[in-house]
Amino acid sequence: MRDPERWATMQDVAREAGVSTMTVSRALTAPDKVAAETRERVNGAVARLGYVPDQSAGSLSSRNTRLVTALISTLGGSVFAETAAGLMRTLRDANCQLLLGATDYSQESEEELISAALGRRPVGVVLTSEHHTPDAQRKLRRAHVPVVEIWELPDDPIDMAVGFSNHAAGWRMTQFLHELGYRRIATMGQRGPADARGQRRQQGYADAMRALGLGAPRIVPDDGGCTPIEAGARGLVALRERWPDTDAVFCTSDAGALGAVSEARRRGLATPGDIAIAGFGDFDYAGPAGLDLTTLRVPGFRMGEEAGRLLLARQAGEISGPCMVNVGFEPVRRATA
Amino acid sequence: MRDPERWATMQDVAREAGVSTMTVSRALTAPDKVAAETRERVNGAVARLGYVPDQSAGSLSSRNTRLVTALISTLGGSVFAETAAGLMRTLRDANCQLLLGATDYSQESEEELISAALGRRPVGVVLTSEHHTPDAQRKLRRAHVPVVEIWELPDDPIDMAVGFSNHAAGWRMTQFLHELGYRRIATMGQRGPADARGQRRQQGYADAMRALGLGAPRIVPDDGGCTPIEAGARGLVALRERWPDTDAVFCTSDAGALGAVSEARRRGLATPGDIAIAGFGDFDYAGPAGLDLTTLRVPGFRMGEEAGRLLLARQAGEISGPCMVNVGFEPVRRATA
DNA sequence: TTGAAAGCGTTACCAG
DNA sequence: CTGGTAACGCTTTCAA
Repeated sequence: MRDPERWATMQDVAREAGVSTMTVSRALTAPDKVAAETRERVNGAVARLGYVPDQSAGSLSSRNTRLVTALISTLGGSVFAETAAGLMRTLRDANCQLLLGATDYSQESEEELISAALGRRPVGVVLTSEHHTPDAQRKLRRAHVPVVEIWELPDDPIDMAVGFSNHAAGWRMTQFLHELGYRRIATMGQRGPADARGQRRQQGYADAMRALGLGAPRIVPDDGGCTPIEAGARGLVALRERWPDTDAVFCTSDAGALGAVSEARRRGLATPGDIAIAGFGDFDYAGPAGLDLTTLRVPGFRMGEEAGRLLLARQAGEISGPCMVNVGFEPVRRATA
Repeated sequence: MRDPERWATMQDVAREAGVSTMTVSRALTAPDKVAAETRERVNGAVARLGYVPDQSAGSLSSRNTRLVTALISTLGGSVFAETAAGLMRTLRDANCQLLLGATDYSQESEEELISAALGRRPVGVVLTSEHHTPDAQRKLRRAHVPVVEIWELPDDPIDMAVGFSNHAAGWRMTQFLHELGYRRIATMGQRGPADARGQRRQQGYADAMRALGLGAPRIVPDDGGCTPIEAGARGLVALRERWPDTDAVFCTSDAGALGAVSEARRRGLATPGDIAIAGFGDFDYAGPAGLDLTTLRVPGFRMGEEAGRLLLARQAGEISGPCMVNVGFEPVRRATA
């Protein structure tokens, strides 16, 4: 009898089943390449010993880790939760596991995490941040690891991408509000490193305003240094002071819209009526049973699924060149605009 | 020159630096055990070759994977996002990485994921679900892997636990509402597998009602089959029909409270006034700039940090026996009650 | 302070 | 269908 503190090895199973380790290995990874009777013996031994194959050894030998790394900015704010869930879904079906890291919007953190991640020799890397240090890019390219950037379609992608155009999204929402009859439209939302994409959406807004002949863009400045929800609440106040006649505001995130809607209520303003409010993302709390927020829906779960699919396809050699998937977006009209 | 498609190995670095692999290994993991000049040569070679040590090989040899597995029910609903963030924080400082798996509230899934996880020989496992199949428990115990269960203090923990008493939480909120002057208090929230802990909070509520002499508990039944937010919205309607004189309701999650508050607004009910609403969790949208929800705050981030700390401490041999950490909770009075 | 040899537990490859 | 042998890339252990 072996030391029960130690894990059973394939060697142990082989002995117990009276076969070689190769037969055990095959019985587990390619059962049909083994005689039925042998397979049974092996399975019995596996069960009796509580054997669980060591993936470190397997990976080392087969050069396949079945590991995917996802580096996200933050898990908070509901933004990437869906995406991570979609990714896990796809990976699980392929017997892969997910290594997760949070960069907290810091490029330095990202670079460190990338190094750490590459040490695991992952099958692929999923990146949500959009700006990477030159070193980070070099490391990734040098590693010849499939990379998928998500939540944006970069001009100069590292490898593959699954997302949508944030500029087009801002444009679309502005157009949508215009179609609903609003004319004095403003925008607000967090800026800075925490939401460079929000800025791109605001740029889309600004360009749409000009294209639609709606006058100068009304971009509420962001004080910074607070949560997106607070930014939304304060933004509404600032907006009413600066451009009191505004009839609709596009918040670059649902979190910001939540802050704005809440602040409007506190001030007794009707939404719409006194001011219409639209968000971005269609996070769970934005639904009809909750905030009932007019917003631009983005398929978070699908982006995760799709990113996983691309990674696996590339590993299987089914994709070779660069590859971009545009998942689009869709305005959803609800009660606030 | 080597095939540039292949990763540089420690062997390559050793050759390049004119030393043995052992010296490279030491230069990287224990720099002070190597002469300064040698170290420089090694670092130079590492940089030139873009060498990244292979952790599969390292783990296999050193029997330390620096991997921690967390199995959560779902990433959605903001519930575990903070906890996962806290866990990552602690692990990162210890040079560990996080493997994440979602069980989707299925015990079978959990069992599969546990097996998959054990194959990586993680340093520890963090579990958020509270019920495990007997097989799952057996596997974990047999693996002699440190386990931390979080978000509850189980009667019969597998190993360690970091959490709070959900029963006490329900009791506390009921008492808190009583202190605020409410007398006809009800509760509502999702039930079933998706929130067995919510049921425990409701039990705490019911026991507190009796203890405080507030009459029979008013537990709004849950239709099931919908999101927690919808459940909250529908629950409010059901509540007003069944017990119209109710003056306060304790929702077993902030998501439910969001649905209830939203539904109340739609119906023109004042909160409080017509009905006070309290939630549970203090998720981001519950803050003063957002819903401004009266709720019971639970330290999600800290639970993650603490769980990581326990795992690392046990691995370092600093903890031996069972170990429970009660992180408590705290009522937060805001605008809705 | 450095190095040689012997694994760690698995799978690839080739024979039988 | 089964088995032997040689890696995989690193760290442990022991000597020098």
